[in-house]
Amino acid sequence: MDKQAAQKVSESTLSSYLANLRTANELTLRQVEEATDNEVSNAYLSQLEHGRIAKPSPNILYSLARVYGVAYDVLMEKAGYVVVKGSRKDKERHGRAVTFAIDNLTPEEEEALLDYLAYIRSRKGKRGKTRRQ
Amino acid sequence: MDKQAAQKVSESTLSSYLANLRTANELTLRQVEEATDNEVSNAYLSQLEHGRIAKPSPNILYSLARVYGVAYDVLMEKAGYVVVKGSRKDKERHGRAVTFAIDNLTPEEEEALLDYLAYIRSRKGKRGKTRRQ
DNA sequence: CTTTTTTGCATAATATACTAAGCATTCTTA
DNA sequence: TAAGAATGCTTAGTATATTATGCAAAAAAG
Repeated sequence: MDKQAAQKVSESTLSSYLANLRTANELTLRQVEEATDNEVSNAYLSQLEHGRIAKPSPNILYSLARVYGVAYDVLMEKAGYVVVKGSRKDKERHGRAVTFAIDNLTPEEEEALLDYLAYIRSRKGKRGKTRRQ
Repeated sequence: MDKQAAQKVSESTLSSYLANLRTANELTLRQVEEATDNEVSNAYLSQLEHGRIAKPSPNILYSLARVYGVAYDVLMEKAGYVVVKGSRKDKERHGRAVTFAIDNLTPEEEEALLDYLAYIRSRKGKRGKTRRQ
């Protein structure tokens, strides 16, 4: 059945996966277009399902992932994009640029940076950057 | 000046962020091109740093993130892509102790420091010391 | 059966990412 | 000082994503 087809997710292409998702949910191209708030037109979705688009924008994939209720990462991966995983290896690398630059610091630069960092942190509390979603 | 460095760097654009990362590490456009294994040409990187490319491919961002040692999702977010929000608020630290307490940097702090470091070094004028790896 | 609507899909048109080629200026170095 | 390389940058050209328009077949309604 469709379920069976949708089960072999890891081996399917993006196009067949998207096509299976839509038919499994018994949605028309225009229903999906509507559900994505017109972010994915029916014409474009048709091209996606026929493999005529190699690398759709991540934001497109995100809209479809929401509509179909699947993981954004999975679509990203199928589209050929590198995906952030829970891998510690990647996260360990965070901050490497800073330490890298710091390795080449002169004493004056080091002092200036430390001062500036202290200055920044002393100002914390008034920043209320809102995160969308 | 101080004001320039202390401006709202947390809202810096992708372009300025990339430019700061490269200059802070004292890399040339062509060195980055090489480091990315020619996945990001020097000409393209120049356009990126000048804000002439709105949404570079995630894979491009991934290459740059690896070279600069910053988080992939931060670049993705700055490029306007939806990002899977993991637990990336209070930062993980890079195990080894650095010369001074620069652990636990938030992405905003990291940006601010890089920005400030770039400013410091731009004032210092050019010294023959070119960094190699 | 005829008309109307829906559905999937194709294609032309446009926007934008990305590449190829090269130029002007600034270092190197002899 | 002069030749040569390196650096940042620009721009024309190409590839590809995305939109706009519409059409043929199927289905639904009358």
